[in-house]
Amino acid sequence: MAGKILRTGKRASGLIGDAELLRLKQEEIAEVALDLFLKDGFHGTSTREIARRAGVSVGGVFTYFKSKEEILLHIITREQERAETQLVDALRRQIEEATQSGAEAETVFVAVFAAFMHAIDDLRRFILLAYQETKSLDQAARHALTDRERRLQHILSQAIDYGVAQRRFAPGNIELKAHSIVVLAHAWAVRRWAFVGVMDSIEDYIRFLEPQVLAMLKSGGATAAVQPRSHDRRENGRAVG
Amino acid sequence: MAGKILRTGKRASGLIGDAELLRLKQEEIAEVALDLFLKDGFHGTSTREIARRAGVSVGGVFTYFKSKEEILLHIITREQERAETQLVDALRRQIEEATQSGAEAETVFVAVFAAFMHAIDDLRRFILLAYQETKSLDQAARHALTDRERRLQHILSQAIDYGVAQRRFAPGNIELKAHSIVVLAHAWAVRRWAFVGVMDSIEDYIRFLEPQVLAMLKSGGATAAVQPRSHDRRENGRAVG
Amino acid sequence: MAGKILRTGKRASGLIGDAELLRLKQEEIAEVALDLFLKDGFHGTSTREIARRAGVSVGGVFTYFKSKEEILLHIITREQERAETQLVDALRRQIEEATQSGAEAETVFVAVFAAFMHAIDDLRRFILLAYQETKSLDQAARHALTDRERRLQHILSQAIDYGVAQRRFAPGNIELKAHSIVVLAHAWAVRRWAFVGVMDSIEDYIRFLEPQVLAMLKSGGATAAVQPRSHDRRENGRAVG
Amino acid sequence: MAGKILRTGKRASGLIGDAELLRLKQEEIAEVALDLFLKDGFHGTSTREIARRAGVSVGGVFTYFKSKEEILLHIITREQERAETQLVDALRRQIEEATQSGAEAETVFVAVFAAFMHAIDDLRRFILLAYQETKSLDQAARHALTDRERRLQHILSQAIDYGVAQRRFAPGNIELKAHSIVVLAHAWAVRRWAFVGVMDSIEDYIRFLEPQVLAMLKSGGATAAVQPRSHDRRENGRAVG
DNA sequence: GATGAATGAGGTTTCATTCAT
DNA sequence: TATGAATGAAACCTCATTCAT
Repeated sequence: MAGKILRTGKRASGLIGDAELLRLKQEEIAEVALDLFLKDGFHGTSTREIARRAGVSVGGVFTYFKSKEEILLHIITREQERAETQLVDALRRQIEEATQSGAEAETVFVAVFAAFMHAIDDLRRFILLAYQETKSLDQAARHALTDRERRLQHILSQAIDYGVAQRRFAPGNIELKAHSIVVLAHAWAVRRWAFVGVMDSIEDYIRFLEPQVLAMLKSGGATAAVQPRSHDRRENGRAVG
Repeated sequence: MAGKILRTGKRASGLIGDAELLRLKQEEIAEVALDLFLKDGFHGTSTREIARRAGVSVGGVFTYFKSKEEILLHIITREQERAETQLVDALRRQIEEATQSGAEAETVFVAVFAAFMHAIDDLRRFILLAYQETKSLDQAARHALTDRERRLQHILSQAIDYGVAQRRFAPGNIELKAHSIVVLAHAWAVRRWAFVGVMDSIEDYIRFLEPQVLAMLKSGGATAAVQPRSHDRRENGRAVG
Repeated sequence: MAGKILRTGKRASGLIGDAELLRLKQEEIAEVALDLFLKDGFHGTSTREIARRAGVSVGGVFTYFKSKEEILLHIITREQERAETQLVDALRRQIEEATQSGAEAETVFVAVFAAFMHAIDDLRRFILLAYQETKSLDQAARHALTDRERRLQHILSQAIDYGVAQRRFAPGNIELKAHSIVVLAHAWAVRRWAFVGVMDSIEDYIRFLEPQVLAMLKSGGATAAVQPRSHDRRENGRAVG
Repeated sequence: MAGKILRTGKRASGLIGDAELLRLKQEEIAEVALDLFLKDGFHGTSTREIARRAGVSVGGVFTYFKSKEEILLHIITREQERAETQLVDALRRQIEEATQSGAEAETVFVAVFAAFMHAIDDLRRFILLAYQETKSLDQAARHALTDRERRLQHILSQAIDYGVAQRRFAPGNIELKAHSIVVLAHAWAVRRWAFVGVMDSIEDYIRFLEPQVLAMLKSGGATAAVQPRSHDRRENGRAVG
């Protein structure tokens, strides 16, 4: 992991050591902070407690982070970054394969969707934290967060675009549809209590959601926002029935 | 004095005898507290600030609420209570009319769905607050909150049931489907930034969501969890295409 | 009780009523306040609680007492007043009877002592309160309290004086000896836990204390403070033996 | 650092590692707190005032004590502990010497008594505080306090026992007699005003009290509690006279 | 760099007292 | 006179952050 920033090759070993140490300690602190933030909330967690659990001194925490808020920011953004990277890679692979093999849109989307859902599952805790503690970030950080989310969502919409291009999905409102999918996926992280005893793993949830999401994408509702309402509804009714 | 006779049960504060006054002042204080909680977060809002904006003294806040947390609880629960009542009434009316007139399932559901969405729109701020400040409530309050949510969701699932009984909606996983609808609706409250410049009013969002939700409900995905996946998918594909 | 101040006979009934009411309400409030002060301490008792238990409004408490502290003052001084009156009367009777009948000093003292002890027993709660909450009174009130105590003590010393005059008690340090007796008596009120399971009633304690106090009074220790110590002691031994 | 190795058990504050520093600062703070508690009472003393006088910040007080109440507890218990240790040692020395030299009971008791009185004099302020602020402690602390007092008292009663064994003191009710002595000694701490201008030093008070206490111990009153009253009294009279 | 004692602003809450009704 | 809602000063305590060692 540390290797990624060292791509430029050789550096003074002193610096390398420092940078590595920095990253390492940051991760250690962020790790216990995440646990505590989720358990007790950002404001319910003291820096002393973080320091104690991370095995560093109180001062140590502030050696590696400028402030308590920065720990939160680090947790939320670093992980969204990771998610973004993962998904961008997965999508790129899917699209490339699909284009080369002329795969069906559904197949492509289903694969992207699954990748997305698994990413959500991996990042559950970070997503939950983001929902709960947005208010604890300053406005700049909040904006960075939504921008990032939009980019993530856009990746999904690219998969939908491919289906629309192949005329397998209804056109229109693609970003919004992607948004709906994001929202349904986030529910897995944010509303744990709703799944307890019903869906045991993300696989279950994927299996449940997949056909419904496909139905949504195929439905002509896409044009609803631009056509006259009354007409619209009837047409939709027919189209689906 | 009136309070002594009425004995409305749980009194938020032992200090106020006049039930009417209690309710009035509580609403006044809760109103400004809601604004502040949404703007700055529960922990970012001081009781002094609440008092100042509500035009009462610091002590005044604690005359009408036992603690700061109770203000939050009041805001979240009172409004969910209101929502529940509204929706239960709306649903009952819809179902009664439908049964008497033999209305189509879609028509019934669409009406219930619209009622639900409008309720969500009305309660936007409370829902957002509930998402953000759950951590600030104690466990008992948290449980009360999820129970209430489940009851709200169940109302939607009754409307779906009606459609299933009429063989217009796919059977199976009804509570989970209702949950999906709840989640999509909540997005309207929780993810405002995602709609800015795209959907101006709840009507727009309803128009966008309605056909998609109907498609979801009609899709055989219901049985996904128990039937072989591949078969499932194909059937959906045909039905829509 | 109220009758005592009305000895002068007829008054305007309006005034009588007011004065009576004042006294009555004051006693009611003071009564519950005493209980609460003893149970929870002066600072641990709120005026609201006093009002609630006394069955009056918060404002009512301040109609009958200028401040919370005045309630404490009232409790402590009124009852010391009562004690003083009782004892002065008892003592006067004893001394009068003794002088007339030429009664023995021991008999007189024993009677006065018993009267004193019973007064202490009656006023137990007030004495305990005085010990615990002296700090809650202002300096003027504190001085009034000690003055009063001194007068009470002086009553005892008069009984001792009688014995000294009859050459049955050792002379010297009479006020201090009276003080010792007061202190031993107060223990009955202040150190309840020391008597639990050992002395059930004030009678037991009187029976225990009486011979010891008599021994003290007869012992020549009185002159200890002014005469050489070693010599002193031996002489005392002889004097008593 | 030293703290980590020593692990002296109960630490008043989880915040300080250095046991030496902890003890030092605690004493500094407790010292000024004692003055203030005696002058203004526990409730009349603010933590800010304690901090100001101790030359630390408000937070500093709470770095070394968990709460204001803990300061009080520290003052009262630490000093009683010290008193207990002192007395136990003194008594042991007295008894040993006495046994070896076959000393007279009076000599032994007088020495123990003097040691006890001097201890009381040293601890004056703590004893006064204990009398006044018992109510400010929780029940557990209150119990610990009375237990400790009982142990202290028991030390006196051992000295009395020695005299009874030598048939120089009257048997019976020994704990109660010790209690009386404790009470008379406490008066020196608790009722300062009664001694002003009369007894200048504890020596004076000891000289005054000693012969009287000896008279008490020699008087047959010991059996008062179990023998018929009338008989009792006469016998006492004879025994002493 | 690491430590952890020190800081002090600021948080929530209480409560004796007042005063309009 | 009685009421009890309103007041606001002041209480205790926490905790992110700093900085001398």
